[in-house]
Amino acid sequence: MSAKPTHRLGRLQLQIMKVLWHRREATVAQVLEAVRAEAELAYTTIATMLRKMEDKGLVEHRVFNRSYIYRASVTEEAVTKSMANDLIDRLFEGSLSDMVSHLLTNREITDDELSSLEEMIQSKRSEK
Amino acid sequence: MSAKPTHRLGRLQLQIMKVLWHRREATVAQVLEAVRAEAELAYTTIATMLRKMEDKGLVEHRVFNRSYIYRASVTEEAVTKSMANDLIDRLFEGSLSDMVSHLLTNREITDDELSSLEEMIQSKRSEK
DNA sequence: GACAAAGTATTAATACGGTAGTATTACTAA
DNA sequence: TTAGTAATACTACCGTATTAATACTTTGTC
Repeated sequence: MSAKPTHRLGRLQLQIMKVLWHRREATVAQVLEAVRAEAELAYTTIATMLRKMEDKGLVEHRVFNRSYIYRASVTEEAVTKSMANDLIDRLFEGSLSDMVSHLLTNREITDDELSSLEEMIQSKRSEK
Repeated sequence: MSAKPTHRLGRLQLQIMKVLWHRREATVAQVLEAVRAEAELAYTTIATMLRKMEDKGLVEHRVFNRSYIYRASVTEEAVTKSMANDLIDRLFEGSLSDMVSHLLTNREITDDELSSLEEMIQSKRSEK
C-alpha cells in the first residue's frame, strides 16, 4: 500500500513548503512576505503556485474571512526523504556511503560537523 | 575562474551521461541499448536528447562511418558534485550534517556502511 | 544510376515549474 | 449605493525535459 509519491518539487515550491511547515498555516500574503526575503515575486505568482500545489496534494486550504489559509498536507520528513532518496538512487545507485563519501570530499566541513557526524554514527551503531 | 555551471540534469539525461562515462564513447544505438535496460525508448528519443545535450555542452561528438560517436564533455565528478550540492543547499540550507543525519535516520544502513562511514570521517579528520 | 538501409535533422506534442496579467467576486467605507 | 480594495480564478507564456514521428541525407549495393 501507499506507493511512494516521489515528490519532485522545484525551488519555489520547496520554499513555499518550508514557510508552511514552519508556521503551520499561512495566507498567500504571508507566504509572499516570507518568500520575498529571497526573491521579489508577484502576489499572483504565489497564489497560482499554491493552487497548483493543491492540485498535486501538497497543500490544502480552508477559508477564513474571505481569504484562503493554506497548510501543508505532506510532512517535511516525507518530502525531504523522498527528494534525498531520489537523488541517492539516481546519482549513487542507492549507496548511502558513496553519497556521503562524495559529500565529504567535495564540501568544506568543519571540525564541529565532523564530530557531530561521529556522534550520529555512534548512536546509530548502538541502536543495533 | 570557472563559475559553477549548475548542471541540472533530468533522469534520462543522467542515465545517458552514465553510459558515456562508463564506456567513454558510444553511438546513439549503443546508448539506446544500454538505456533499454531500464526503459523502452525510441531511437530518435536518444538521438534528440543527445543533440540537446550537446547544445548544452554536456556531450560532444565526432563522426565515424557516417555515424556520430558521442562522449561526455563534463566529468562525472562535476555533475555529481553540482547536483548533490544543489540538493543540500535546497533541502538543508547547506548543512552537510543535517543531510547525513537525515539519511541515517531514514535509510536502512548496514554495519559495513557504518564502518565505511567511520573510516571516511577518521581520514578526513587526520587530513586537518 | 536507383534503391534500400542507416543515420541524422526537423518538428511537434506533452508535462511541469515558474511567472504574472487580467477578470471576477465580494467585502468595506463614504 | 457606489467606488475602492483585497482576494481568488482564469489564462497565458516561457523554459526545459521527455518522447517520438516524419523528413532528409548519405552511401553501399545491384
